Amino acid sequence: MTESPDVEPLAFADLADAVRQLRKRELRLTTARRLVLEALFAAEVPLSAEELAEHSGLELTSVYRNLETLERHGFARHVHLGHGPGRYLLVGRGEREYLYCERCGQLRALEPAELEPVRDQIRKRFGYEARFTHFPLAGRCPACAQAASRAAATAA
Amino acid sequence: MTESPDVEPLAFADLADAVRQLRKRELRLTTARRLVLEALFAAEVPLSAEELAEHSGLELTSVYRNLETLERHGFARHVHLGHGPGRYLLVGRGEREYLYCERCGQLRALEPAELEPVRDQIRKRFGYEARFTHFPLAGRCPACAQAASRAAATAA
DNA sequence: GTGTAATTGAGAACACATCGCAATAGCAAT
DNA sequence: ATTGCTATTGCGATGTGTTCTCAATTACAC
Repeated sequence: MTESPDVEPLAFADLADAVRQLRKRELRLTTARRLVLEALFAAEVPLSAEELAEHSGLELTSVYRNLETLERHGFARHVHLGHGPGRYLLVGRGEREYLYCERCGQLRALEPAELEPVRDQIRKRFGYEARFTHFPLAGRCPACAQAASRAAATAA
Repeated sequence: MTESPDVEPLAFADLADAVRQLRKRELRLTTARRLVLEALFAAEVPLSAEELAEHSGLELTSVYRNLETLERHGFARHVHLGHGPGRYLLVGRGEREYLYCERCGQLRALEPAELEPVRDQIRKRFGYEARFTHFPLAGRCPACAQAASRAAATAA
């Protein structure tokens, strides 16, 4: 797990395309690597190393090593959703940023452009360049926010 | 480490005040508890359990248990700064939210009110109720953002 | 096919956090 | 002060997530 994902995301449309990019970088297409890539291509949501290992029958160690390599070279990324294991995803078909509900675990993926106004406001007020790729924007999803405010009203 | 800090923060001005609140809740003021509280009162920045244990000579286990109790009762909180251990702080003298630089580790603490405009925009656009207490708003501090954009300009 | 280096499996090790349990020590009541 | 109840402690074991070591294997270039 790379500490700070400073790596330039790589663009690739499908597995064959990703493999071409691998070859350019003297990375081999081993069975293990192909299985990890396939699983990530098939995934709708970010997956933990454990899930990838179970799904593929690979050693957990090997999964971690492949994920690390893929991250280092800009193929993949991980995101932290609350406590619990990091979750991995491919970035080749476009970067995503996340909103995460700390109450129910709901994850909403956004195009970076959708967050530009928020980022802008933060930049202007605090000078920070915000990114919600590695640590998502945490809080309450609409449903949980409503539930919480109803509960507060009842308690009062 | 409580998974989701749903606990109402408690108000207390100093150690004596905190102790009064402890007593109300049938919590004892043991030597260990007092040492943890004192260290947290003295701290300028959120501290890891390890740091608290070293500083106080207490068992790491005992520190974790006290932190857990303090969190459960609304005295303390923890925040996640990148990878690495959770870091604990008292909330009695007012809640804080955080901006965290993933490049240099700089942490900026803000009054929740200062983030209200940002929260507002997020609420209007996405319906999410954002909180930067448990997972800070991550990104680049002004200095690192500038350094990065200069580097990008040079590379181009 | 052969050589070379990247990669793998298998297990140990590591970092952070929690649990079990007998011994200890706060605090209330006397 | 003493006693009794029970929260809390020390200490070791355990759990979860991740990385390391190293000999054996395998992808890929030639």
